[in-house]
Amino acid sequence: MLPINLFRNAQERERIIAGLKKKHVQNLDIVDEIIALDEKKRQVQAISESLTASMNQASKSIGALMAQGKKDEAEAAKKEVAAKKSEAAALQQELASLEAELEEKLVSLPNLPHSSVPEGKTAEDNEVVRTGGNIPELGAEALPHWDICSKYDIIDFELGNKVTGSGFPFYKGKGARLQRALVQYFLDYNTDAGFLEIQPPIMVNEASAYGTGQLPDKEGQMYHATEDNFYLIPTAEVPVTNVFRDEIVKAEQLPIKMTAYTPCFRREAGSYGKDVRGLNRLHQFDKVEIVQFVRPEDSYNALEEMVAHVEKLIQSLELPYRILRLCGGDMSFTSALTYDFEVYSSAQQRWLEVSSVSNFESFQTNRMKMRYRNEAGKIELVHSLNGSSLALPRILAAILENNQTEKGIKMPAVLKNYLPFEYID
RNA sequence: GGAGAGAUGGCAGAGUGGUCGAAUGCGGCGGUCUUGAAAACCGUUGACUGUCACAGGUCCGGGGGUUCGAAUCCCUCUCUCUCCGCCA
Repeated sequence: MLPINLFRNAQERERIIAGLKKKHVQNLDIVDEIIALDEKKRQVQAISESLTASMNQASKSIGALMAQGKKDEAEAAKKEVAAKKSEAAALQQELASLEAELEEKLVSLPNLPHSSVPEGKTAEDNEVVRTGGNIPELGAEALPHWDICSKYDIIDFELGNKVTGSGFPFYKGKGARLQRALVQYFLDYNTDAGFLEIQPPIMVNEASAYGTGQLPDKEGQMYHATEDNFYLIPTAEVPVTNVFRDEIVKAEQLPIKMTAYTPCFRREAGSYGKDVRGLNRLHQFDKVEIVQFVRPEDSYNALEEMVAHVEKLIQSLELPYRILRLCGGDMSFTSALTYDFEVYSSAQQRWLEVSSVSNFESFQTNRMKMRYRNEAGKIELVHSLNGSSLALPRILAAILENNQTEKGIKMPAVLKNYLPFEYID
C-alpha cells in the first residue's frame, strides 16, 4: 500500500501519475480522488474530534460535580452531553465511511515502479540485462524432461494424478534424491552468505495473507482450509515476511536476512497446454526463498547484492541463464523493481523462470506496519526485498534436459558432496 | 474433544466505573560520580492520528453493547496457559 503522505505532497503528484501509467493503471483520476478524499477526511475529522473533546470535558466535569455533591448541576450536564450524542455519532460514521473509501482506493493502487523500470506491457518488453552460461548442443535424440522422467522413473506425474490430482507429482529414487540435494545445497549457499535459516509454517492465517498482499485480491490463487480459515502458502515469502508484522525493530538489527525452504501451493486456475507440461507449472512445488529487510537508503544496493547472489548460484549449477529487468506491465502489483532469472531448457527450446528478485520498498511494510527506529529516534518504515534462491522444479527440468549424455544425465559437479551418484541412468 | 484460568506499555506486573495512557520493578536513553567501567544516585522513556507548532482525538487481545463517562460492567469471537482425553 502506498503511504498517504505521498499524496499530501503536491510535488509528488506528477511522479505518482507517471508511475501508475508505467504500470498500466487505467483510471488515473484516482490520484486526484484520493487527494480530495484525504482533504475531506481531515476536515471532518477535525470537526468530529473537537465535538468529542467538548463532550469528554463535560463528562469529566460531571465526575467533579458529583464529588462535590452538586447533584442538580451534574444532572444538567448529563442532559447536555446526551443531547450531543447523536450529532457525534453521525460525524463519526461519516468519518469512518470516508476512511474506508480512502483505504479502498489506496489498496487498489500498485507500487510505483523504480525509474529504471522499462516501459512496456508484456513479457516481450522485458529488458535483457545479461546472459551467461553456454547453451549445450543436443543431438536429435534429446528428450524433454517429462520423457526423461519416465525413462528413468524419477518423477511420476500419473501417480500424482491418481493420489491427488494433476500438478502434484511424485519424486522417486534418484529424482527425489536430486531434489533433496538441491534444497540442501541452496540452503547452505544462502546461510553461508549470512541468511538465517527459517522453517516456517506452511499454512498462514488471514492477517498474514493480507500482510504480504495475497489478500484481498488474490484469494482464488491460494488453497484455503476453510474449517480453520488457514491458507496454504504460495511462497515462503508469506510466513517469513510476516515474522516482523507490527514490529518496531532497532536500527542496529538491520539488515535482517532470512532464508527458508518450503513447499509452495498454487491453484493457478486458467493455465493450459505446453506451458504446464511436466515440471513447468505445478500446484505443489519446492522453493528456497531469501527475504531481506533493510533501511530505505540501502534497499537498491541490497537488491543488486541479491541479484549477484542468485546469479552465482545459477552459474555454479552450470546452467545457461539470462537476467531480465521486468517492464512496468509485467511486474507484480507490489514490486518497485524486479529482476527475473530464466534458465534455458534446451530440449524444450525455451526459457524457464527460476527466480524473481524484487525490491518492494515500503509497499509491503506499510501494510504490515514493520518499522524501525532510526538514529534520530524517529520511526520509519523499513524496505523489504525477496527472491527465489531457487525454485526447484524448473531448475530440475533444466538440469535434466541440458545435461543429457550417452551415459545418462550428468549431475552438476557442485553437487558432488550432496549426491552419492554422478549420473542418473 | 472436555473442564478451569487468563490476555494491560520492550519485558514482568498492579489496576473492578470519573482525578488512568495507565502504579511499581526490570530493561533502554541522558547525566552526576570515576583515569575508565561497575555500583549508587538524579532525570527521562508507548504507539497511531492531528497541527506550521500547540491543542485535540484514538488505542489496555478483536468486535459489539450498557453509561454523561469503560482497562474496569455485559455479550461475542480469537488466542494463551493448566488439568483430562486422543496422538506423531
